[in-house]
Amino acid sequence: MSFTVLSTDSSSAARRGCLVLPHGTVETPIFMPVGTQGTVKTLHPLEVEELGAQMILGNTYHLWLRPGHETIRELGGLHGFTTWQKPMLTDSGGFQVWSLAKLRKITEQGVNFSNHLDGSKMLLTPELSMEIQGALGSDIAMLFDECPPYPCDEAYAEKSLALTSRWAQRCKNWVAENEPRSGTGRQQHFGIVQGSVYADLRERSARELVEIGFDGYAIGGVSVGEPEHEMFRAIENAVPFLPHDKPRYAMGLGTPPQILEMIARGVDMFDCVMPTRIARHGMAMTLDGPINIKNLIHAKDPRPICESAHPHVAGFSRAYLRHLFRAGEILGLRLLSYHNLHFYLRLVAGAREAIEAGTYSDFKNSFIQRYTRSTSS
RNA sequence: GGGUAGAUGCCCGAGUGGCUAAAGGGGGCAGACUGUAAAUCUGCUAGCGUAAGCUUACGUUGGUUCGAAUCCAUCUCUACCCA
Repeated sequence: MSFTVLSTDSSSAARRGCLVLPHGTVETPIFMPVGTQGTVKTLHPLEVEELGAQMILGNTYHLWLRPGHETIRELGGLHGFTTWQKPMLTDSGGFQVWSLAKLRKITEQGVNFSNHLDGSKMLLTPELSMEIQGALGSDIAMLFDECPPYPCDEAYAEKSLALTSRWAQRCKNWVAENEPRSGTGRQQHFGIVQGSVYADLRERSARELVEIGFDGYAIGGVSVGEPEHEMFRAIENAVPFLPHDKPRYAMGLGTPPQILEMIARGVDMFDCVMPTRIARHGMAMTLDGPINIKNLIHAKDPRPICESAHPHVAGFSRAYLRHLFRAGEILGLRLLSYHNLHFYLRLVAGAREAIEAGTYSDFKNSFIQRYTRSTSS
């Protein structure tokens, strides 16, 4: 049993756990920075580690197209290739089926893509996704799913869910035959619950995946443009049907308050491009909510970005950070990426401590109250 | 002294009789971003007004015309060339 629930919160479904993986043990709840192309954009792997990241993501679709999974396999897998030595999770490419929708066609066999780099036609199947992820050697490989769009009618959601379940079984079969490794250990595999906004479909999807049996379960089909209350409902509709002793992963989420809300609903794992993407666009997270560092009001502001900023960033004034962005200097992108990841990772570390201390609800409520009250000035 | 080219909104620059408050950049001011086709994308950027609209605007002054950034004359300035 690689996942252990260490303690649970008395006033919510939040839980504190640890997950043993081939490249190390991670503490949950966990936030995983996204490194789609084998890099957390702008940051050195040692910086990502220094920030306290325990596990990062890579992406099957992108790495398959470039540089190619065989190349990465020859160069020591994703760990050897990138030098990141802690656990790594790879997404299956299922999400790209959704986000590159104009370029693809879904069939029972898999997904026909016209890839976004040179337009050439490619076929990604459940088996191929597993094979690629096996070559990448990630600690956790996600099953190849179909992520339906939002909105999505019930008939389509049902059809899509059924396809995802059939694909899940094919992934499972491939894994049983090929026994992919991560480093010296066994690669883990997580199923992905779909079902859009329909409670009965979420339940069915969860039950079908649990029936097949995986190392952990993700909730997908969220963060695809649905309103926030639908996102929470999707989580609430799936969690009760997932095993207590397996990790639960909400894919692609979320804002800081959303993450705390989902921890309270029993989710253990998160990933989101938000901290790094918006950082490159000039947004910085603060305890009083996000601020746009490019805005005029920071032009002469001598204060640090946030009172909780990492020492490597806290020495810079808001005025200087604004200057870096206006001047198009790379350091600005780096500093805010560093800062926002620090903010997220500290937030989730704080959640872990609060769960252990039995004060999670207070922790969550006071954070959210301040964060959403107003924009820092 | 003579000749040629030119002067457009914060900047660069297109426009050469009505569809022009004036293309396109840049700059500026905001907004968006949730399993990353994203150092990206969107909006606004003469003044007044919620708006219809009104008022100023394409170097100066005057003219032609129903109508001028666009045509004519004048002057001013700039660049280059010839003495």
